[in-house]
Amino acid sequence: MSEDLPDLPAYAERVLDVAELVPPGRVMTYGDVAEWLGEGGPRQVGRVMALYGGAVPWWRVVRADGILLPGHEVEALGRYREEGTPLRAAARQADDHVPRLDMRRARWDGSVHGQDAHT
DNA sequence: AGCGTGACGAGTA
DNA sequence: ATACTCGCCACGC
Repeated sequence: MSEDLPDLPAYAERVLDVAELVPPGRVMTYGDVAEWLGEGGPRQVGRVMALYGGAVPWWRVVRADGILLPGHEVEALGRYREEGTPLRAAARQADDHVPRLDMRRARWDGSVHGQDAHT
C-alpha cells in the first residue's frame, strides 16, 4: 500500500497500514492491531498512534473499553456519527457524558469478505 | 543499571 | 460503574 513517510520505523509503518485498512463504521482495538500484526503489544500500537496516528484514520483504532480518545471526543464522535459506527445506546446520558462505542458490534476482526487476512 | 510513564488490557475488589 | 493491581513493552531521565 502507501509506503510514503520513509522516516517511520518498520513497525510503525505496519501499524499505520492496519489502521488504514479498517473499514469505515468499524473499529479495531490497540490490542487487536498488535495481535493482528503478531508483534508488539497494545502499548506499542498506542505509542505509534500517538506519534504518527495523525496520518491515518486514528478514530478507527480505539481502546478496548470503547471510550473515546480523551481530548478528541468531539472529533471522534463526529466521525462515528458520519460513518455510522455503532455507538452504545445513550439513554440516561447526561450532558457531561460522552457516548461510548458499542464494541460488540463495531469491533472489526480484520477479515474482509473475499480477501485473505494476511500472508 | 534502575525507575517512572504511557492514545493498553484483563482481572479483582 | 469506579478504583486499583499487575503484566506488557518501548522510551526518557
